[in-house]
Amino acid sequence: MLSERRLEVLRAIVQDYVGTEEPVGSKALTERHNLGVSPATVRNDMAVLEDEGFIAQPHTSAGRIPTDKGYRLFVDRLAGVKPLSSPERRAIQNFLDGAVDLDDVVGRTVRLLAQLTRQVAVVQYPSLTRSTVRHVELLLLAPARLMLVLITDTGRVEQRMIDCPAPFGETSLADLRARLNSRVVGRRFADVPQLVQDLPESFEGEDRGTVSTVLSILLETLVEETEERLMIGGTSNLTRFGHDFPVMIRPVLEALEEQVVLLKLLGEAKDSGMTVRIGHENAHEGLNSTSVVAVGYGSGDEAVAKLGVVGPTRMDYPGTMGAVRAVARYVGQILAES
Amino acid sequence: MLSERRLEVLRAIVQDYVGTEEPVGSKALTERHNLGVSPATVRNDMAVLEDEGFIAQPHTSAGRIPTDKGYRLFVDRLAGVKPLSSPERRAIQNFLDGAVDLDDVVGRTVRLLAQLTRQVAVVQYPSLTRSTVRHVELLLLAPARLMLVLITDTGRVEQRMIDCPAPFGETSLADLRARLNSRVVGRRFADVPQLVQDLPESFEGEDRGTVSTVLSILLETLVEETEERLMIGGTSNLTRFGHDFPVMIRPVLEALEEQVVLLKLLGEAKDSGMTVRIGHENAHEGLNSTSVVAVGYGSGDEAVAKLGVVGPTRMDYPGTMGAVRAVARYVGQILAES
DNA sequence: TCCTGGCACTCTGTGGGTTCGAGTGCCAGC
DNA sequence: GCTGGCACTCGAACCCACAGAGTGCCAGGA
Repeated sequence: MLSERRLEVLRAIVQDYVGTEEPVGSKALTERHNLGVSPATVRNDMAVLEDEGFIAQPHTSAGRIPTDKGYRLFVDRLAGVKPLSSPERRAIQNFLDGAVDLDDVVGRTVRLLAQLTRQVAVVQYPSLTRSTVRHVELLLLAPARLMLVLITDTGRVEQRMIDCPAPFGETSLADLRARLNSRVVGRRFADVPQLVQDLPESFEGEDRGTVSTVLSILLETLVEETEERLMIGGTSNLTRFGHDFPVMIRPVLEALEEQVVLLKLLGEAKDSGMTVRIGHENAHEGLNSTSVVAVGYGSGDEAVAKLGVVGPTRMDYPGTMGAVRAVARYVGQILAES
Repeated sequence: MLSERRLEVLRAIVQDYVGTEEPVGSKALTERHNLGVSPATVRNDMAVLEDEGFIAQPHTSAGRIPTDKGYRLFVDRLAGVKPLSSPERRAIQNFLDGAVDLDDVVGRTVRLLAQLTRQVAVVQYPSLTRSTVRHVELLLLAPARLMLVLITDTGRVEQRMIDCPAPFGETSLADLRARLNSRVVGRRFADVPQLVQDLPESFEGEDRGTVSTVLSILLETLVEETEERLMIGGTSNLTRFGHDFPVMIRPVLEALEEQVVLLKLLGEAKDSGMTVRIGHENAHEGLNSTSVVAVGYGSGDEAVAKLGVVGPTRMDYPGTMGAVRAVARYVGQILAES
């Protein structure tokens, strides 16, 4: 077990290293933090912390830097979540309030988060399957060509083209539209499949095939992984990565471009509460020197999607966590209002 | 006027520099290209080219590199557009054909273009004002709350929330929806304002105010600059920028994050034909060491939007132009089909 | 048992000096 | 107008010495 003071030393190391980006030595530590002990004592503590794997030396006779394990301990036991100042809160609210539609909300959120944390921001669109149906629209574009439009309570809109096996009349269409909506409006998208299962049966002849086609397309859009969308921003903050950033930045940019990787990344985050993944805790190799701070957000209690930031493991965790949590909260509010 | 051989020397310099990323000297030039003259002669030609401002020396006693003016000449007079190989063409088509909706088309296009050119790709969504109306939908979400959904012939869908001044009945709504659609479907969005101008007059009492509100929101969504959307990708290709890339990359990333900057960038491109802006020809300072290759695309003859790539001035212009043109052509086809 | 001051040691980063080589400009000759 | 030759320039690479920061360890003291 680590003594209280050793934890204090670790905290000091993390704080200094995050601030200066340079390995921190025993002397500098005692000067900047009043630990009440001499550099020699701190050196001994550091030796122990290094043995335990919380800190490391880039090379002999250099200062120490925290390891992933050290940051882990810092986040779990030493750091709180730093709440935002009230001007910051007001700024967030004002900025988000100006959004005209969901794309705008997500876009503004990304920019906001990137700016607040000075890191790369990732915001997932509200998941379809976790939202409820506000409306399903069907439009006849040509005799055998339909457009399906899904609208969720969070303002998300998805559309799909449908080629029908046979021409479909305006009356049948109105009929289908009405039945479909009466069954699903206000229900959760996740429940839609079973709610519409038997719909084709109530149609006659060729129409039945068309209805089946429509429903199968509808169900396709709800398939996990396909239905997820996200937006990222603030990639220029990667240039703040550090001195050795040319090496680091490429794999990170590459990872960020792969929607799949990002979705998995956010998917690994807990549904409720904040998730912090540090360095090698991230499965993706390119992100081994980054940390991910993610949290779910939603209009109600339940999370409809996640958002977060990606930055160097050497980041200001309390501040980042504070910003992420605050933004998630406000986005939730905005969604609830719309 | 520059002699034929001097142009040939310039072409050789551009080609070699693009390939090697290193200043090219007179000896290396004569070795790799059979110009039929000695290094000394080439040196004289180079001196002339330098006097004219087409090439420059990073420092005395180094090789030459092309200036922006040199690239300009190269693009205008020395380089053709390199057509893609037919396997490449087939790959493009296959890849784009799999798209399920417009977002998907744009997303795939960005990825494709980034991959083909190994540069940053920028694709604008089809402009609303240059598209025609496929359908306008109005949904009653609450007694005094509407959702407006616009659908274009290119598959773009925009939605807006509308808070009505007074409750609006389902019958009035159906009426408005029908009248609105009968007037605008099949017409160009740009013409919509005058087509709906007098609509409020045909409604009575409180409904008239609501209809006005709806129309004003509708017109708002058509305002230039607001209605433009775009997607970018391939930013990790920036890491291929060169040795001094840490300095170059930040302003570029920053510029790429500003939608406004990008829209202006694409806006400056000619509507038809390919536009190449080299280095300082770009108004935005951060892009002074990049070139932009852009072209309009559309389902018919007319461009509904633009797409292009951003890369170092030292890029393979013929290849890039070939890829950009080919992709634009295929995207146009895809849009025409949908 | 734990802390402290002292000391020898080990690295890295930096600055100066040298060399090497690619590349140039210029000139005389063909 | 082209060419070979020649002197010159300047950056990159290398080496080396040195200062400085930091460490580990030890013996002495609370």
